[in-house]
Formats: sequence, C-alpha cells, structure tokens
Amino acid sequence: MKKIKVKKGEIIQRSGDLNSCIYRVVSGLLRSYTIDEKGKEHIFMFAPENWTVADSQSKEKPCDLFIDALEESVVLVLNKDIIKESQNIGSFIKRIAVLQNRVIMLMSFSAIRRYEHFEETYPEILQRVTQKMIASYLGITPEALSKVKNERKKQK
Amino acid sequence: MKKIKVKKGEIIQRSGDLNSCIYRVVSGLLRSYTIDEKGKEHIFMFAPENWTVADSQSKEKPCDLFIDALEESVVLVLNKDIIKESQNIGSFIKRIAVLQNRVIMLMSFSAIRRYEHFEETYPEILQRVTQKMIASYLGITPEALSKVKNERKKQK
DNA sequence: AGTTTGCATTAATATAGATTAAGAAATGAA
DNA sequence: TTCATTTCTTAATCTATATTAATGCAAACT
Repeated sequence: MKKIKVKKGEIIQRSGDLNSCIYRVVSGLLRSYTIDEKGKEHIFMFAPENWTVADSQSKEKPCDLFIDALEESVVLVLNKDIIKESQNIGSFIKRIAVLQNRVIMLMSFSAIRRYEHFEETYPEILQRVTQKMIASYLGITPEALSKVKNERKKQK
Repeated sequence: MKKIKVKKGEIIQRSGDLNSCIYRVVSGLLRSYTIDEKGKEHIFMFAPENWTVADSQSKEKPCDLFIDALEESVVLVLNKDIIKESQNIGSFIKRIAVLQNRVIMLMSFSAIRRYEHFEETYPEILQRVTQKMIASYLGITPEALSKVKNERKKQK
C-alpha cells in the first residue's frame, strides 16, 4: 500500500492491464470509464474524496476500466489481495462484477449486441424464460428484440 | 433462516416492503424486477439454482425490487443481519446498492430524469465536472443533455 | 496579447428503438 | 378437444436521442 499524487488528466489504469489495484481517493477526483468499439468514452464512476474505485475483475484477469484524474488528486493504492483476507466476501465481489458488466452493457451496447452478450453469458437461462423476459432484462421491448433477431438472421 | 417452496408466479417480495430478506435459490428460477412510472416491468436479475437475489437496500428501508418465481422453486430465506457479522462488508453492500440504482436508472429513466436523479444524488460532483462528463455518465450525448436541460427550463 | 484547444449551445437531419395494432403460434385450462 | 390466454412476429408510424456541423466562449499555452 502506497500513497501517490496524480496530476489532472493522468491515467493510472488502462483497460487490459493485469494486476489492477484498488484506489482510495484521499483528495481530488478520479473517474473510471470504458471506451467502446467506436472509440466513445462511457464514464462508469466518479470517485471524489473518501470514495474507492476499482475494476471488479480479479487481479489475474485483464481489467475493463480506465481510471484517470479529473482533478489533481492524492490516492492510496491498495493491492487486491487485502480483500481475500475476509472469507465469503468473494460472493459480493462477484455480484459487483456482474453489475459492472451490466452497467457497461446498458451504456454502450446496441440491442442486438446486448442480446448476443446475454446468449454468451447465460445460455441456460435463455432456454428457460420467454423472449419477453429477456427483452425486459436487456432494457428493450419484445417487439424490438424480435426485430433485431430477425435482421441478424437475414444478414447471414 | 428457513426453507420455502414458491409456486410459479408467486411474489415473495414487493417494492416498498420493509424487512426485506436475502433469497438463496436451491432449485427453480427467481427474478427480481422494478415497475416504472408507466407501469412497465424491468427485470433486474434472473436467479437460477445456487444464485442469490436480494434488494441491496438496508433492512430498515423500503426496498425497490419485486421478487417472484418464474418456475416452481425452493428457496432459502436469510435475514439481512447475517451480513453484519463481518464488518467492512458494509462498503461492498454500498457499492452494490449504488450499482443497483444505476442499472434501474439506465433501464427505466429518460434523459432528463437521469439528469435530475444525478442532481439530487451528487450535487457536489455536478459543480466539479463538465457537462460532457455528466452526459457520459448518464449514457447520453452532451448535445442531448444541453437540449433536455433547455426544454426543462422553458417548461417552467 | 494572441493563438490554439476544448466546451457548451443550437439546429438540421438521421436512426434505433418505442408504440400501436393485428394476426399466427404456442401454451394452458376446463 | 375446445376455448382462452399468453407469446411471438410483422408492419406502420412515432419519438427520443444520436449524429453532424457550425458558432461563440472560455481556458490553457506560447
């Protein structure tokens, strides 16, 4: 654990990085964000004083979020190992990871990409619920889902 | 902690309920969802076997989510007190609550409602970042944000 | 001070997805 | 089996937001 100064605009974590850390903001303002296929930024979180930012991926996996400073900041950098100390926290981390992905998906994916992401991530659930339910989970109408699925079929 | 059987379609928790619990699915399939101003349902989570569903509000506050069964299910009902046992889990719960609200907001609010929600929730951050940043957080373009703010002004 | 760069606003046009409606297919109940 | 209900699909129309582009400002840089 160390304390660092971050200049405005400085990037302290990039999407794809391994060994990502937990950042505790002492003063200033950080933000975490993704960049989509078209190069557009989507802010995931603002982190002012006393907040914490981190990518919820495990230390071993490449992370999804960029983190940079919107103001000159002082930040504590913590290794992700510290959270392994308490047991049973794991389930909470997983929940957060699921929600982080969900937010990113809702902000930056089109209807059909959201559906494809669902297909890949929850193939068993796909079999067990109606299209209407899936549409509702994806944040679109059943009519729109039917439409985009049909358009995808034609394109092949 | 008790084990209950839930019939297909049965609602085991309603938005507004106090003393909401944690539900651990032994078999079957639950879902959690919100209902927006227009009466439209938005599914927040599917919970198949071995998953857990809960509203992330504290036990004392009215919860936001409905929970019902999409299939005949067997469910363990846990009191929220169990998570207080380990300290420092609190910060994780808060993160989950923030993300839960974010997902609900992204799925069911219009651009202007999202902005108003941000104004209410993070008034200090509003002062410190550009409109462009706020738009990116809300999942809309800066142009759209400028427009809906202007329309709101005119209406008053 | 002057120049460059990024931000906010406005407006014209485009588009993804919503809404509405209706018919076909599937599911479930009596 | 039949009737009723719900689901899925298709199509026409509508709307919120995206995209593109232009302008005036303010901030940062030389």
